[in-house]
Amino acid sequence: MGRPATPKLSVDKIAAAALTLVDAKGEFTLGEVAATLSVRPSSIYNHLSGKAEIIEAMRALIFAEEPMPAMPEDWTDALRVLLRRYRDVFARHPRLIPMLTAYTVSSPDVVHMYDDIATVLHSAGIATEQLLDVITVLDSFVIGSALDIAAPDQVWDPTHARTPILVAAIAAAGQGRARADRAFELGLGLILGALPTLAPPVHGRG
Amino acid sequence: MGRPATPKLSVDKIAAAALTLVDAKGEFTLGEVAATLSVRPSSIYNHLSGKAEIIEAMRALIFAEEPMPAMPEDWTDALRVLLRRYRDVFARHPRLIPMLTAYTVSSPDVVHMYDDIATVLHSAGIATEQLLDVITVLDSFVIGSALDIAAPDQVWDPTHARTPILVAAIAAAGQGRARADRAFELGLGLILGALPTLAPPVHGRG
DNA sequence: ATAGTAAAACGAATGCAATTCGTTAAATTG
DNA sequence: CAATTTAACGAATTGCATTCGTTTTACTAT
Repeated sequence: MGRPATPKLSVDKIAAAALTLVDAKGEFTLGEVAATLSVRPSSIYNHLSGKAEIIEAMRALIFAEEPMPAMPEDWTDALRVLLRRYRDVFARHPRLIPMLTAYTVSSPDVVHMYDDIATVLHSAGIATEQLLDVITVLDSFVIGSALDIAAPDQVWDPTHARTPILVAAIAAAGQGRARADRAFELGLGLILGALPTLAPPVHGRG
Repeated sequence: MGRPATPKLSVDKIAAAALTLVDAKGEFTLGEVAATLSVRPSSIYNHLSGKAEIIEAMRALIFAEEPMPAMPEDWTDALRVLLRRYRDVFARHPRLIPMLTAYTVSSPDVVHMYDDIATVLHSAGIATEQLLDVITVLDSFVIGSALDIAAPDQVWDPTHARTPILVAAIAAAGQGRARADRAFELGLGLILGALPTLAPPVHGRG
């Protein structure tokens, strides 16, 4: 008993154990996390203040896991890369997404992503007064698209559809992840394609 | 005791009581709902199978509460009206939004909204193969924007920002609901403005 | 009417899960 | 080497959703 030579727990270990459970079952309890790490539930409280902080630790973990890609020159391409990575972070752990949106806390990782997006938008000439609104639009679309991954099948159940148009559309669209990916890329293209209308024209062109 | 002359409970009464609690406190327990209705918690189970179904009943309730506006002729204007109403449904109960995204169940009301959107998109000439993808894009943006309403203040805390660009942008943007509304309208305009590129050109124009 | 069934309340009991607290022993620090 | 901090344990607590049996009453069909 007593303090062990090397700590059995750490914030990262706790988050990783919880994440494994969430990926497998869609939920987790402190008891399960503790059992995974061969520890008693109360020991967790020596490292974190409760379940909510475990979820925040998972948020930080999945962002740290995802590598940052190289930035293209063109600013819309750069945004495309940033936003794809943003969504990929969630997409690797679909069952975690609803938990992250339940507690709406901002982790530093998310703010850092906003930093990058802000830099790109500013260099493209987007006005400061509009910058945060544009970031919000992009963020909202990414978060919503992430939730779409988490709930692919029941939502698109044609049972309750009233119009044959929607039934046909559901039949034509695929299922699961491929469908969600396709929709995300479509929306990404639409939004990024429209963004230049907010930026002042580049010199030398009308 | 025993069965009362007129039932003290109904699905709607339960949902309304829970919604009042959520609006006020951001959460609810069966005990609180029961107390509100002068009933014991176990009585609720004669009408609903548990807490998850109460949340689904709340989803149905807030959709029923929101009136359906008149549809403009122009199809992008019609979409604008539909999507604004969709978001307004959530916006009236910000603290409920995270609960609705935690359980990703499709209520008939949501599917009916998809029906309306599908009809508009189809009449605009959007191909059947792309119809559901477009609906998903719109849906994702609305859901994400709704979540943005639910978490207005902490997320936009400039403390963790690294670039002065983002700090300035946060300062320039307002706070709270007005900021969220403005961002939503911006995104709505961007997406709806880009949608005609997916539709075949109208006869008589290039 | 009346018998039978279903509905809708209650109250007690269960069980799970998060959290708190006191204890212990070892590691770290001065 | 003493004092403090760390990090484990285990027991206790609390709150909550959910289940089940009971009771009384309303509905339904003969």
